[in-house]
Amino acid sequence: MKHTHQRRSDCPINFALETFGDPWSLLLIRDLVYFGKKTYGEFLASEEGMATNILASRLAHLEQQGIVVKRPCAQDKRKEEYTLTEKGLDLIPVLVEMANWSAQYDSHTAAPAAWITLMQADREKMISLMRETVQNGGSVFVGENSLLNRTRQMLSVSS
Amino acid sequence: MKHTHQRRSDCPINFALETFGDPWSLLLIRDLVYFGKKTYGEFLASEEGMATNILASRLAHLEQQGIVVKRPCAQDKRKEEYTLTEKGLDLIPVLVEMANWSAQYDSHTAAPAAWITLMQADREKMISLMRETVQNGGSVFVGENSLLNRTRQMLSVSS
DNA sequence: AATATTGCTTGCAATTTACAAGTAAGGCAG
DNA sequence: CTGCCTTACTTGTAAATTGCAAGCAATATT
Repeated sequence: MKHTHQRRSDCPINFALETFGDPWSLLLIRDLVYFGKKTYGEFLASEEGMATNILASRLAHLEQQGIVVKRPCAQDKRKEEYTLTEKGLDLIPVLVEMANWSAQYDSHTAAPAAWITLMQADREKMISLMRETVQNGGSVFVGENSLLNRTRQMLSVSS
Repeated sequence: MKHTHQRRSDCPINFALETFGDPWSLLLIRDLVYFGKKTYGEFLASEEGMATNILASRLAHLEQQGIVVKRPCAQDKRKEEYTLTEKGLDLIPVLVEMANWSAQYDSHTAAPAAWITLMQADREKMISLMRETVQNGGSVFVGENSLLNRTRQMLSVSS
């Protein structure tokens, strides 16, 4: 954990890559946004199976960059809860564009068709709903009050 | 150059990361879009200074993924020209969101203020202009007919 | 009081990267 | 047409990073 590594350039693309551009960080942010994961153990259990030491170093890096904050969990003091800061929430549009691209080009994509439809219908609206949802402790796909469930209801009510 | 590497998951974020999520690929796409670079030597000369063997392996990977195509240069047959496919051009929105985020959070960002202003004014319009420009062999920042120059003219004429 | 869970750290082998030095094919100047 | 330069790579090797397995301290559970 040293990283006395001078930045390669001041290019904004390079800045983004140096901040969250390793092969794992965005998966953690995905877990936070789409799946409502918050603890070390939950991240570790993701289907991509990242190694525990890598997970620890990435979480530390993201925390140091001000993208996530770590807080001891109130209910169970063994646990730490990680949540996105404003700076982290502002990465949602990046995730969304990557997901859009993959949904278009990966024939085996796991992105739910209903969700893709919603995103195509009103990108701006959905991004602000995503942000609001995650900020309030919810997630896009997981849980009773997931954004996907709530927007599905909105659609069926309004139709 | 083996890569008999099974994919980690069908998650669209993971698909994107496995396709262009290494620390260098997006810098090459940036070079193609913003700086109009097309040859091996031009990529190699980028200020981030990537190693020649890494450059070769990334270009091969991007070509294999159908994001760039390689063609012998007509004027000088020693040269190869790399250009973006449709699939590659569709990554422009990803670049744009990353650049927006960095412009907001990196106090030393090299992103031109005029460009940031244009992007904030009309994201959709600018993305389609970027795409069109690159498809016609131009670039966003470099050259007489760079998109930045042309849009500046549009602004000054219309004001 | 004993056992399980949680969030890590440590050690080491395997992979990947960075740096330096080639090499082959196409231009180009005399 | 001959020697030299440029261009796009490849190859070898040392250094850094990653992946895997095991261990550990603090809290929770029984």
